Amino acid sequence: MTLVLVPRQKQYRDEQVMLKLGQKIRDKRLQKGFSQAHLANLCNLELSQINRIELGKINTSVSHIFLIAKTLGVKPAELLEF
Amino acid sequence: MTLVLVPRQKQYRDEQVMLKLGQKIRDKRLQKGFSQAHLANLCNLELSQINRIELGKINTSVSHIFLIAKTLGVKPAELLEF
DNA sequence: TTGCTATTAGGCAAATCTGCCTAATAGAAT
DNA sequence: ATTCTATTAGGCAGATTTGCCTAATAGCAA
Repeated sequence: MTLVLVPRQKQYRDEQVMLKLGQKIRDKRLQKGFSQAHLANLCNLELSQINRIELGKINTSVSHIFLIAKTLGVKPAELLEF
Repeated sequence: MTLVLVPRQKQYRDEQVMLKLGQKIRDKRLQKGFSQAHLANLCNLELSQINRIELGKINTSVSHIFLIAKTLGVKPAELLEF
């Protein structure tokens, strides 16, 4: 009999999705001619957060997707089309 | 001169969005005739997690949205249409 | 060069989510 | 009532995100 310590499963992150979403947001932002800082101000989010999302470093939430979509004047669903 | 401790801003959560997303996922799941447990198995997610998402209690992530959409056989963007 | 703006990087604490588990509740059918 | 399945609830620790901040880097214009 041996006792084995089984590590917990990590949270699921799809880096492909994170990267693609970030690129999509960046595209829409640039179409509007906004800087990251400007978008952050309009959303009342931190610049660093916008940057992390665009770079695909974080697995952001539905609420943030809706907030950003609204600010960019696009449908939230559109940000997931890739 | 007084020193004031300013509480940090809470994370942004749009409960309307969370609830609507949950309802949408539930609708699609029921259309497939799946139980929450079955969907959870297919996604390799916890049943409790599926339940919390459907009830709109949590502000879930893009990766999870894509995972669930794939399992339900719908486009991720479709889950954000409401 | 200098100056200015934009982007990227990263640290830190607190908030939140997720995985994992058990249990309670609801509802239907027998 | 009992049994069975489905849903809901909730606790807990660890992982991740977020808010807040400062700084470094890139790029461009004058």
